[in-house]
Amino acid sequence: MEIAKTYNPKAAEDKWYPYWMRHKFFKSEPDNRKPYTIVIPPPNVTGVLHMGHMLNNTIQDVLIRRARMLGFNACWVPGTDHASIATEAKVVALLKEQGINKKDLTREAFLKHAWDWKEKYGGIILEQLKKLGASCDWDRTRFTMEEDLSQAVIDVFIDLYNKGYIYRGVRMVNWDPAGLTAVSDEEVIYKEVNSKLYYVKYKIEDSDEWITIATTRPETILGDTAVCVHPDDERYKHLKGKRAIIPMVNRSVPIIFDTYIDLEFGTGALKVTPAHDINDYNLGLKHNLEVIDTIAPDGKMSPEAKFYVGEDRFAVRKKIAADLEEMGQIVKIEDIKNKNGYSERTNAVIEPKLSVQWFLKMDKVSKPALENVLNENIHLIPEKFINTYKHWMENVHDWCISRQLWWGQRIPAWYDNKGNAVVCKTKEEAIEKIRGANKEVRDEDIRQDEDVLDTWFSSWLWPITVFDPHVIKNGKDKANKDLKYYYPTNDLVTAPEILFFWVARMIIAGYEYLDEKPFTNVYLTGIVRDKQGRKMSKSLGNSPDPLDLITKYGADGVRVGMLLCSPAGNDLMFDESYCEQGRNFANKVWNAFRLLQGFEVSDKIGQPNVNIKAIEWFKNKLSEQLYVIDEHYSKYRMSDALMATYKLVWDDFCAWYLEMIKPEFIDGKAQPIDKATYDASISYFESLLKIMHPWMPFITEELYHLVKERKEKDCIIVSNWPKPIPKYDWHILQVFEECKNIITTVRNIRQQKQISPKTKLDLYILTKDGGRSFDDAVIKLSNLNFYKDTKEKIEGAVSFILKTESEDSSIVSAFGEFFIPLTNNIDADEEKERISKELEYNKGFLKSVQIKLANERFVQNAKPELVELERKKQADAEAKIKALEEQLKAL
RNA sequence: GGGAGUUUAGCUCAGCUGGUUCAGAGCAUCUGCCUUACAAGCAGAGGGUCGGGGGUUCGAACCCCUCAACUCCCACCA
Repeated sequence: MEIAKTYNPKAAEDKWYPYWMRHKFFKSEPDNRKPYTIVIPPPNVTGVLHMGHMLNNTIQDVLIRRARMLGFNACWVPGTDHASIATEAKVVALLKEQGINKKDLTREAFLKHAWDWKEKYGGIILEQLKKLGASCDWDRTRFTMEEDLSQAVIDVFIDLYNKGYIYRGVRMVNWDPAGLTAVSDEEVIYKEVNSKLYYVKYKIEDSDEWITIATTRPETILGDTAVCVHPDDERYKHLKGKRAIIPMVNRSVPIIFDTYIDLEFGTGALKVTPAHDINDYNLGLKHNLEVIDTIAPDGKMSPEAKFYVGEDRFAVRKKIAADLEEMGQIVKIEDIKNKNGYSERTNAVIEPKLSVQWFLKMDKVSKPALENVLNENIHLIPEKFINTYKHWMENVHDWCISRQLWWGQRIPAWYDNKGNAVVCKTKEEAIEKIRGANKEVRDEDIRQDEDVLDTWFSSWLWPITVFDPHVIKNGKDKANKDLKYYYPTNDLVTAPEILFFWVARMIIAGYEYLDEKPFTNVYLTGIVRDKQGRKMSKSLGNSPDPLDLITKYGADGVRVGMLLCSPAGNDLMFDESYCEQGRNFANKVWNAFRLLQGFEVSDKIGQPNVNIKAIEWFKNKLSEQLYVIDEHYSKYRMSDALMATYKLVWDDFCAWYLEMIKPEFIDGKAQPIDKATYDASISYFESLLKIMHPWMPFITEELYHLVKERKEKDCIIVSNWPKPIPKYDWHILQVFEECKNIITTVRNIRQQKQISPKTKLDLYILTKDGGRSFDDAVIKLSNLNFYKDTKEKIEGAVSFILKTESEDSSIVSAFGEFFIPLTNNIDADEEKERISKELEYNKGFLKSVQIKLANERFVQNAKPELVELERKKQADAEAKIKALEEQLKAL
């Protein structure tokens, strides 16, 4: 069979993903096995795959594939989030391109456009996940705005309202005067700008005195309802109880005292405009100030302002400054740098604005969510996030859950024309309820709240509603089979940015509605950055397209590349070269297979098996590493688990094992390999494929089928994870390490002396007693057969001769002294130098040990085993030094 | 401003309760090899006062103090 020299990922990817789907290997239904469940953090429907998704979902797929192989009923639930703000913004922008303005559309017409758009593009990201190899149970795909899931959101709202947790209140929001909507804090971008600080003097009422305030926003003077100073400020103590006069409008306002004031800033006196600044608003609440809203939603001065009505706030800033200057009330104007909030969507300067919003009280519901993280009922990985989590949960603010948008679950609150409000599911119910208070009310006077709920108010139910959307309504005792079986889920893999927005809230909802955590482990990935440490983002243009990477390096290569550079819990500095490494690894595995399949197998009975120790060694090595890898997985140390796998395959299997068992060439012809060796090798290779499978699903499936004929459903994806032998032989591994050292030293000598690998070399062993110590020490090697294996297969040409005197290039190992006579090629000086170096090292080592042992306090305080170990080290070092000194003398 | 974290080889990171010479790995680099699985490869080698300073200890990359640089989260200064 002719097999390509390099692995072609595309062919395997196109072949196996549909194959797995066809055989329903991703499918999960409750059964009597133990479940292992992951619910995907739903990407935005509007989204396209970016590097963050890539990282996230690769980790999830690795976990789920391994769990599947460990025999769990593995279930990975996929889906998408309606992402109200992001999606609505996208649809609005799209309509704008078509010349349609959202303002001209009815709610229904807009939603029709939005749904059309979702149907058209909403599936893209899920298709992209398939390219990555994500083994989700696609039959379970959910969308947060599906009818069922939306109903659950409404049920929760009503329930929490009835419990008294949800209330309506006034709050200052980030108002986008261009978009004419409130935007969330996350959508405000703060930028440093050069602006001016205006010093304006206000007259003190009934006196000739003035007080000077400093402001960057003189246009808000018209809405001032107080002047505030610090209670300890000597400059203003005498103003207690006095009032100040606001210029132009000539309003008399109180002078208030509050420690909020920064004595150092400006003049230490602040004008207070509760309607247009969040801090001023808070001061207003505290001191019971009047609120005068002087800026209209479109950013122009409102009639309340009395002056400049209908003019834009920024034009007014200049005008009022000029007018005040003329009135002699400007003291000075300074240049200043400060931060301005801009709308992410329209780039308009955000105007803080008061509005009525719905809130969820967080104090009570957040209690169990905090407790169960602190008592480690839920693990945050890495643990450092526990502190952050605790800090947030202890200082949690009430959650503003309403949004002035159309795309999302509409708030089930109803109002009549007299200001009565009820919360219930349908208009009919609302009419009935309101009639109780207002008999006269006509149906058409009853209107539903225009706002929708925050996206997180639906996604906090995600781990529940993907399994049973009706459980909110039915109650947890009537949970369906799926929810009972899969909930709580095992792992959640997500980005740390949304620890509060989402993770904390899912935990809250879990305890509130099911009295149970939604997941046991939360693996918080790092943020994908570029080499310069910048966050990868579309706007910076520094993010490679993951699909391009897949085309270039293969899905397996990219998966390996991503995880090679992802330390647990830290950000990762991504670079394409990691994908290259991943691709190279896949190719290495491919070629290992090419070697194996090229063997001619001899089934001659009784053929001497020269590889018995190599086989024995790898069996133990494999077991040892299975334990190591398992340990890494259990701690969610993904890159460590991957690196251990990588080294096991590349170094131990390819570089050592395969080289040892590879048949010799005689007369330009490869000799056949004995069946025992062949069978063992194939079986090891299969085990390795399995261990690699979670990381590299495609190539491993491909090779699993190439290495042996298989039945249709015998696939690696559903195969069993290899089991280590119960107790691997540590001694064998040690002995082999020693052999490696000897061999490496021989290679080193070849390199230094420019001796071709083809040149035969003799390896002598030094004995002082005509061979007895040879038996004792070195025979160990040949007894174990390692020596034979390694010398013939790796060095090709080392013979094994007894000598009583050391000469030429020497090797000291735990098994004795070896040397290679280089009669034609002696460079005594070089050799002396080499041995001297080693001697020096060993002397230094001995000295450090001796110092330690000479220290009485060490001998007294350290653990006895440790002291014993030091003594042994001393003895070993002394022996080694003696041997080296003798070698040196001989030269 | 409040909180968390990071700083170890050219790069990306390990280093678990202080104790093997503990200073590691992978990549990159350098040298020699197109050796019939693989040049996306093989073999060998060279790289580091563990951010600076101080302390605790018989012993510190690890614990404490301090300084510096960077990152993230929360709140945002008129």
